[in-house]
Amino acid sequence: MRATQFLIATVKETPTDAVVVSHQLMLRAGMIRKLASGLYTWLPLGLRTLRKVEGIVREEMNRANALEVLMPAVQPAELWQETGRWFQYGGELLRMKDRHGRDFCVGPTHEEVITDLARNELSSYKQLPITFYQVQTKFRDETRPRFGVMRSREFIMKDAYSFHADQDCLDATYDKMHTAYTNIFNRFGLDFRPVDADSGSIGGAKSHEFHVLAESGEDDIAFSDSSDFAANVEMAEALAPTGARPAPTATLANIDTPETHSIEDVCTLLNVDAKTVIKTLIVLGAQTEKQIKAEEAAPLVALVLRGDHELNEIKAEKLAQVAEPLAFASEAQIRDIIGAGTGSLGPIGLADKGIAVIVDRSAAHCADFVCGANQDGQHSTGANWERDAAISEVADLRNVIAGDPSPCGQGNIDIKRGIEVGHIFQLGTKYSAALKASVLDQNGKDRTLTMGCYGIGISRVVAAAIEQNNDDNGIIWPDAIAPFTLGIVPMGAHKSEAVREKSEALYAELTGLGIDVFFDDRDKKTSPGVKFADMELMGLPHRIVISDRGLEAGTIEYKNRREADKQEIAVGDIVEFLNNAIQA
RNA sequence: CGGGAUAUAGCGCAGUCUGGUAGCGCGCCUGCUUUGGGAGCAGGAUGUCGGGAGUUCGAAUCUCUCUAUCCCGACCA
Repeated sequence: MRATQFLIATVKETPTDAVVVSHQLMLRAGMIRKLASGLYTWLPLGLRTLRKVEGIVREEMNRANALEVLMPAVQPAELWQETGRWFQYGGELLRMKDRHGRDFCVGPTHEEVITDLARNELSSYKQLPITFYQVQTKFRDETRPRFGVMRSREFIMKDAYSFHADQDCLDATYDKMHTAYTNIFNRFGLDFRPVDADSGSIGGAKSHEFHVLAESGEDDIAFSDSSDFAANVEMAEALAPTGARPAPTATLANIDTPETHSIEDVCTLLNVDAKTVIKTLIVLGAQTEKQIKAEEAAPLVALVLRGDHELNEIKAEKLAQVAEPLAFASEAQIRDIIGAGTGSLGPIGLADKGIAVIVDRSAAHCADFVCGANQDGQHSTGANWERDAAISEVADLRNVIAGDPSPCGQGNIDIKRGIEVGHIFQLGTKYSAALKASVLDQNGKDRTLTMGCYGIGISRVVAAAIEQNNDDNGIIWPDAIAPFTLGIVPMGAHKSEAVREKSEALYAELTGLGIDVFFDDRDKKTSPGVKFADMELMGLPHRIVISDRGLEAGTIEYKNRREADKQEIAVGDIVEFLNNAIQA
């Protein structure tokens, strides 16, 4: 591509409404422009990278025997009503009516449509397993779109769906997709991790998220420092401390702690470590059907954690005694039953009031601890389990923190931020059962299809790649997804026939070799400094400079975007040199 | 949806308090010069001051209202 035939839309100043570096650089490099909140136009430069990301995804999906389809972005309400999601999906589902008054939505995902396709087209177990995928525009009406294309309302996603006669078959395809995803993110040249994830309300089935590691990520990922273990923090198990709980040595005493309502206040006032303080959270308990019918208030449940630990709401919600979704008891309810406010709660005596006391594994290991005294303005010191406070159950309730032993049994936990760019999970029969998608098995019997689903946020990958690869001068693309892999800058082309000829010849030759070359043929009014700055901002990974000075010495200058130093390459070797340097 | 802020040229901003008919830098156009790191000189174009209503002789500026956008939080198959 010649610069004079391209849209170079670089800008010097950082637009004020961009706060993360990928958003700033995508705007500054001229990759995207905002049309409205959460809606972006992809300019020629940005689209080139987007297409490269898509291309790699397509190649690997095809290699994994997935079949490409293209489903409509607009979907009829009837399908969503059949699965019940028309009513469950909140404001994120953009709904509309056509001219006949029929309800439609803009697809945020395509389980309904693909399952409808499957129930119509698949009739025999002999057709299974089969996987379909598409690269398509999705719309989710996010309450707060942000960070440019990282969390936009309209975005491009590769979504794939597999269909099986049984769980074993799904497991095999799931593993195949896991491998395909690993290949895809490796080919992108990004630092990523597959992590164990919460499979959500579907329950029981396997789920992995693929995260690109970057400080600006919105998820916390827990890693082992000495094995491959990686899990979303919401999923990572916090192991019980080893050894027996220390025996009590202190006597229980109540002390006045006026105006102390947080763990931090208590630690400051009593000059103790948060590890020796116990915090008590009161949530609503699960109700039996009988209780619901009798319209009885939900029982209260106490969740007890060490002062330096945080409640993991997903873990808590999974406990049988706890209401789902997790709901904290109101101050009034707590005061009514326990007789103290939230700043002074403790586990002592709660069991006698009929409140189940569920204690985190680490908190259960504490002895001689400090806790609220269940009287306003008072805390207890020297408290001990069993002797002073009953435990109903010990459970894993907390988020893991850095330094915890890894649940895999090897090494310790380290926590990093990640950007979720892929998610694979097993759907089971959730949609196929609702939409009655089945095939006949070997015995001629109807068998509901078992499904898997696999997504990659194509547009988000572009932003995530920039988050991970940039410097003060701009973007630094990995070769495989660079909009152009090589830039050519001719020096003084207007007055040097030799520079002009060599630049043109190399541009033609390198392009002919299949390299994506950006030839900056802008005239003398565009100074070399401007050309260098634009190429660096746009992130081209390789650059050569052709000058009279070099040609006279028989060399062409090469610079890698990631390296500080330039190299002089003999004119005769430059093509071979570049062929070796470029990793595409 | 709750809280906070902003809206003036393509971009970044000043002007608003104290009302007098709009300015700076970058970018853009023309000419000359310059040419290895975002050039210099000279000339030029560009605004419903987010929309509407009001106060006033007069509104970017004061009042009311609507809208859009951003930030924090809640939410996120």
